[in-house]
Amino acid sequence: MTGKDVRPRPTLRTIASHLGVSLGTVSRALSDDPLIARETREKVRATAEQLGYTPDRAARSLRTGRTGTIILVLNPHDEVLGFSTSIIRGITRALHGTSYHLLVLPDFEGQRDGLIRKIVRNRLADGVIFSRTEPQDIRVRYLTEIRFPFVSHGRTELPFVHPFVDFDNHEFARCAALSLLEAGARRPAILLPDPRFTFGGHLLEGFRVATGTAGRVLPGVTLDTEGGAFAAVIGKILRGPDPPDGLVLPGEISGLAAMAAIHDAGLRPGQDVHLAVKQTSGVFDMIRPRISSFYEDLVETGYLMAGFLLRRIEGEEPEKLRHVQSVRVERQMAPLPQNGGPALP
Amino acid sequence: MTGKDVRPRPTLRTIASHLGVSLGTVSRALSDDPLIARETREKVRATAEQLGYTPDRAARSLRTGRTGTIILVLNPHDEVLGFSTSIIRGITRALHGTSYHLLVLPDFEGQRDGLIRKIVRNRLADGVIFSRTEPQDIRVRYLTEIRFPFVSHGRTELPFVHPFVDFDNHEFARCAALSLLEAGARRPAILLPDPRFTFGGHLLEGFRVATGTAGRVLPGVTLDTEGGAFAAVIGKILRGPDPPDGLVLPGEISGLAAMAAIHDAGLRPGQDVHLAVKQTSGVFDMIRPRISSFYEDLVETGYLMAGFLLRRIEGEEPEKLRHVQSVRVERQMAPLPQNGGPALP
DNA sequence: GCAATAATTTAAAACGTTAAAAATTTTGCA
DNA sequence: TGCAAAATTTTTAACGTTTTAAATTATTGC
Repeated sequence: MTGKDVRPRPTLRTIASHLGVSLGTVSRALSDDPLIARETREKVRATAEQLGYTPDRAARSLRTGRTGTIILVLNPHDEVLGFSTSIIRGITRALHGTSYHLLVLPDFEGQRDGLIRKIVRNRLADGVIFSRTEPQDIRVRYLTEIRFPFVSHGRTELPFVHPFVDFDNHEFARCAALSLLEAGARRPAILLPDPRFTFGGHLLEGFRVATGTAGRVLPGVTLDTEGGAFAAVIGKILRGPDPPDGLVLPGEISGLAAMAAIHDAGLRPGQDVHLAVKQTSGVFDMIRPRISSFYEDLVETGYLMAGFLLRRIEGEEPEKLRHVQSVRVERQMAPLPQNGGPALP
Repeated sequence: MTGKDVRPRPTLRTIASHLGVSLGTVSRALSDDPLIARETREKVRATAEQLGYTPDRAARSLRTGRTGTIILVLNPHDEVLGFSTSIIRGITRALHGTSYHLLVLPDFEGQRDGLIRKIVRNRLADGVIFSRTEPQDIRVRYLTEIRFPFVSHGRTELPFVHPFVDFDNHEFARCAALSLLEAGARRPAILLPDPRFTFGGHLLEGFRVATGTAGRVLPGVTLDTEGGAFAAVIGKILRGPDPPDGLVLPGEISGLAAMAAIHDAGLRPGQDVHLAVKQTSGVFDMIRPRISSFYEDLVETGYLMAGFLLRRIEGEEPEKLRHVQSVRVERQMAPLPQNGGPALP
């Protein structure tokens, strides 16, 4: 299974013997060490190029203890509609041109820090990216303590600074609620994630700011509720007493499911029940009737997170590796910022 | 950045000196080599466990030449709605319990075999999975020739057998077209991918079988046409002469975009223009009005492909590593088959 | 022209693993 | 008891890289 018997791939030794210099010289030359004469460096580089040399990752990794890999922890519940796809696209875009690779590791056990500890213990990567951050996130605490590079998607309430990228869910919920009120809604409600996640709090705050005491939380469902079940609950609520006449839905699945439920209850989405959703893919631009939607740019999220992580791996302090992404109303995505993105003021 | 100064992670040497045996013995014992006395094997295993030993991937990789990694080539144009997410989920599920990891590599250049050659040359993985297969796929040809393990998503027309998993697009197109005809469509049309992909041919054949000469192909658009642009073209076609009264749409984006275009043209989707779509995520269960939809189970796809790839890496011949997935009408996904799935008859 | 110093290169060790070959201990049997 | 064979263990080399210490060559000052 190893392939045809073509001549073996070139190593440092190949280059060395080609040029009649020592192996160490070649190694240094390729890393552009000024200890090596400029002329030699150029000759080595040329021969390496010509021979098609590429360093062996395993050997380098064994020697240096660094893997050249970053890990994205994949959550079993991450929203179906391309959550990870967009993030992955952003990450790979940020990694492009570097020598880093992206490893995708699903968290089957769902133990909060089991997988993280394994990554650290087995030195599976030089850094890790994860989501579904909690106010007292145990992973953040652990990784900070042992000083292992990471970037979390979402903030914590921990008493120290750590790298993160987060979406401005407070602002989203506020804007979304306002759009409902403007459209005439009197009894708006919001769908929240499982209360253990930090961003649920942000959503609720923003919603409350806009709606005051009129705002309510949809009972019996969370952002993770599967589409069909969610629609069923919404249907029941709509037929029940004092139904909401406006919904803030921070996810695509729930947005679609709600529209279906409203329709199936004999009501008109956007008229009898006003809707404001968060989308990451642009589906709602194609959904009729049109409802108000706000973008979270997950490609940018991935891009920023990977950029931050690389800088953290380089030793940069966490202070500058924080960013809150703002809400977008237009699909038009901002051009990806250079160099890991802007810092938090 | 390497972490707290905790005691260094255990290696084979640690275990060896703990037990007062040699390093080689430990290595063999851990691989359950019958050359080592059973008693010793057990003792070694116990101490390894107790010490929390895990083999160093870099060292093992350097020594054996195998990486313990498989690569999924990510295509820049893969459909937005969770194409890769589902496949990745399936792959990781198949990898669970093995010592293989999944590396995700985007094909930025889009050169047909550039990335593949790089993977092979740099020994980046033990096997590779890719999609968008063409009848004379150059990657399939190359990888087969040098005997590098791979599984393609989609078939070729090459004169040799190779591992693949494919969806039965012929059957999908046939069923979809029939459902349009049953609903009363007289001038059905189908959306096809870029003609260079094998599955476009399968779709067209199936469509033709059902529709005979009545069947037409939507001009000026492909499956890769971006949602907005696609909707615009459909709108124009619907307002033009002799518009189709039924559409077979082999993708979610195009399905949604078509519904929007039909709606915006003042027509009723599912009545004035009948629709039959292929979905992979279940969105269309939540879209109103309901249209007929058929499932392609991409989680299963990923699961099967990874299973096949592992078996191929183990040296199994390609004959048994082929599978055509059948169309599902219900969301209900089949329980994932064991051991890389059924073989082709 | 020669020591002292600077510039450049080389030799050697190490990272943790596997596997082939060699060495040792145990067992079976005359 | 002795000795060949079997069973078990150890020694050693190698994978390709980086980096420290040592060695060599070139340059300078006097």
